[in-house]
Amino acid sequence: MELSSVHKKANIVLTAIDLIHEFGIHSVSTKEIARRLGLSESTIFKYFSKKNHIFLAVLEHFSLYDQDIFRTSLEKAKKSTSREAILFYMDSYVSYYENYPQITALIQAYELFRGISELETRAKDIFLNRLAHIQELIRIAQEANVIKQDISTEILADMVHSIFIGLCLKWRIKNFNFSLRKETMHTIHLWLDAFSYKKD
Amino acid sequence: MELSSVHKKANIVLTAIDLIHEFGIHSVSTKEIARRLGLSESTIFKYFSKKNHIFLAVLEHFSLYDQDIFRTSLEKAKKSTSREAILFYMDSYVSYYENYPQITALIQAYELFRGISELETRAKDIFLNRLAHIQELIRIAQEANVIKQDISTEILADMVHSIFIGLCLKWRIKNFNFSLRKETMHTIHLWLDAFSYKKD
Amino acid sequence: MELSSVHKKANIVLTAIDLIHEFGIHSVSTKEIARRLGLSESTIFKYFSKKNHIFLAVLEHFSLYDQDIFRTSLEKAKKSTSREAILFYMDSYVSYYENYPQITALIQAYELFRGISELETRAKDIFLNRLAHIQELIRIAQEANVIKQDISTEILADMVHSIFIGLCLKWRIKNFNFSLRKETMHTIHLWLDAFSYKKD
Amino acid sequence: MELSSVHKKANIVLTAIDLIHEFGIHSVSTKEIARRLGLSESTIFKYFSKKNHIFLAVLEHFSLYDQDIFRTSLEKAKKSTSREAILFYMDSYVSYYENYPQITALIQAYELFRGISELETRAKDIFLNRLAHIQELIRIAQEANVIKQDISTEILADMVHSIFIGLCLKWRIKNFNFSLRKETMHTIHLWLDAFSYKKD
DNA sequence: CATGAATGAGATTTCATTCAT
DNA sequence: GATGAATGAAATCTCATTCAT
Repeated sequence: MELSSVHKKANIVLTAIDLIHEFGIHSVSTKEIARRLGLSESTIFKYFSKKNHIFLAVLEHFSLYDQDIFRTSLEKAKKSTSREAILFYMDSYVSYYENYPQITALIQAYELFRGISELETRAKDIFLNRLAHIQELIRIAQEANVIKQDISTEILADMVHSIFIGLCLKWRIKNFNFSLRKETMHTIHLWLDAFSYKKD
Repeated sequence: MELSSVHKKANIVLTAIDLIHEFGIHSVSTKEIARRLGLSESTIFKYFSKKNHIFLAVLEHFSLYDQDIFRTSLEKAKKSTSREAILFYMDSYVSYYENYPQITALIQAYELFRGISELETRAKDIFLNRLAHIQELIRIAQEANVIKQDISTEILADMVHSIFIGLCLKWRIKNFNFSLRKETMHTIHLWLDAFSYKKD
Repeated sequence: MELSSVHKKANIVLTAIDLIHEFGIHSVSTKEIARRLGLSESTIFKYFSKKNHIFLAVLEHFSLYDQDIFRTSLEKAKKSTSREAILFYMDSYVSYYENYPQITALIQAYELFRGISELETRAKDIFLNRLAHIQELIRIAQEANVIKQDISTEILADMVHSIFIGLCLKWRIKNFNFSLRKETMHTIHLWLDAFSYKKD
Repeated sequence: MELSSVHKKANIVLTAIDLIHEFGIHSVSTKEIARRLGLSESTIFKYFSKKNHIFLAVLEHFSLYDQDIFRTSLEKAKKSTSREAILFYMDSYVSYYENYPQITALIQAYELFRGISELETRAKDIFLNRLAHIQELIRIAQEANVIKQDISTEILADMVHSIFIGLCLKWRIKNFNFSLRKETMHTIHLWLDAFSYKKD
């Protein structure tokens, strides 16, 4: 059945992510995935004919909500304020990640998959897309006179994106022993304050 | 002779780094290292009895100047200003990296080596040490009334460290097609301006 | 299928024994076992995930009938005479070995596997168990006034067990050019006569 | 210098024996021997051009006193009694072994070296020689009316030789936790009593 | 007299993948 | 819709041995 097949594929993908998260990229073998799912190795290959297809699906899963989050943020930027839009964008990710810490293992996808061209390319696209999204939201905020206009949009985007990535890494390295969401949102608020026009 | 042996070990380490950089962590095999150096595989094992020892040496190499840079920065913080100290700290890394882009592959060391406990631990230590160094420099700057005191030192350190990491990643993903040094120093200047007390 | 898998494992074990027998312990490589069975090396590892597991199975095979032979001997000791029991015990082994000379290579298992702790331990257990079995049979014979009671049971057991081992070694070294069974049984008869009470 | 060279060779041989004894035949590598002696691997090869030459020397060392012991036993058989000769023969070995337990690892030489033709042959020769020596001593004792004449000399020799081997193995397996000498001599006495003519 | 440097061959083991059922 | 059986290729690592110095 279509549905169950999709379901099985999803399980394989989730297991792969768990493995990357728990034991690192080198620990992900078809054998180990099969073992975890109580399946045979050959069954895995019914769903994904190449191991790299699993990783491609992992990257799709990693970026599943990217478009949605961006679109909704854009709408927010129109309906409410562009500052809220940026905050909403960040919050979407960190709320999601807080409930699914394993997925943060993929923040480093580009380096993990380096040298495997299809995967490297896809990881790169995701990275650059997200950066572009943030840049666009900041551009709007600058246009709306919310964020300072005398600083290059690109650099501001780099800062925000870096903070996001950097805190995810720290969260992982520190074994998830603080609230990614609170820390990130607090930091972004401070950053926004520093780079916004004073409202006095 | 001592020297030549050290030299050979260094070559192996440099080759391993080049391989991680060029083709990703999974491409680093003792065979490939040997091939590149025109040696036999068994010779590699005369210098490093376990493959992971090569990676451990890679991590040492990656963090080789960490203490020096930090110490010199501290001195700067005393002799000249604490702002200069921070700038010097960042500049040391990005100048070095600009001339040795391959080494930036290791910014992600923690995730690359996840699950290989000795390596994971070492990578973690390097990450946290650097973060602590930055935090110390910022603390001094706050004490000296240079950086705003009403913001948590930790968060400011996270920002700076994240910017450093984030730009390295972007540099790699964009194929080194901009000057890491200029971009980073520019960004750090802007950041410092935003989080310093206005001098008017 | 269960059966065929068990069968395959058995074949691997038998091949390993043949190799120890023919060319010595150092000649047993997974490659050679595979070659003999017309399999690939990786297939061997589907059945035994570590090479030492093959050797463990070899030891199991070597001691497969130990309990049965001992139990049956004990019954004999009760039903018929305790002298018959001892003779039956020895005859069981030498009859079996006469038809399967290769297995005698394992009489030396302890020394062959020395230093490989799981194997060394198992080999030791088999040795001591057999010795204990013989001792028990002799004890019964002494109790039944068949074997002289003024000699330590342990020493008598050592003698019988040693004769068994010693003749196996001689048989191997002399290239199986005499009947292990006849020679051993003859010797044991003489030994029993010498250490039994004279019936006159 | 000749002397020192002989001395070094001896050390290599002794180290090889210690290794067989402690960690088993598979643990004997030129590397490990060199390590133990604080030499380089290449130096080992100055003294023994092939590794198997070391093992050959080991076998020579193992059988070093065989001729002497046999010759002296023969003389004893002439001067004193043939019973004393047999006891002297056994005692020579077990006294030596008691002070040098490591050497007993080679009792199994034939199986350890099986498949390495020069070594296998040499081990076999030693085994058969010793057996022949014992047989000769027993033959003399039978001729002298000390040991029963109605039993095949060969079988009696097998018994004695087996007891010797069997107790060495037991001694090893039981971790040298009894006196090989006392146990063996006691057993041989009992055996002699059983197979000698009653002196009444 | 000893050693450092190097290596080819081979051992064990893992892995992704195929195929017949 | 799933699995058991099998495998070639490659990875890490060990070993005996050579050679120049």
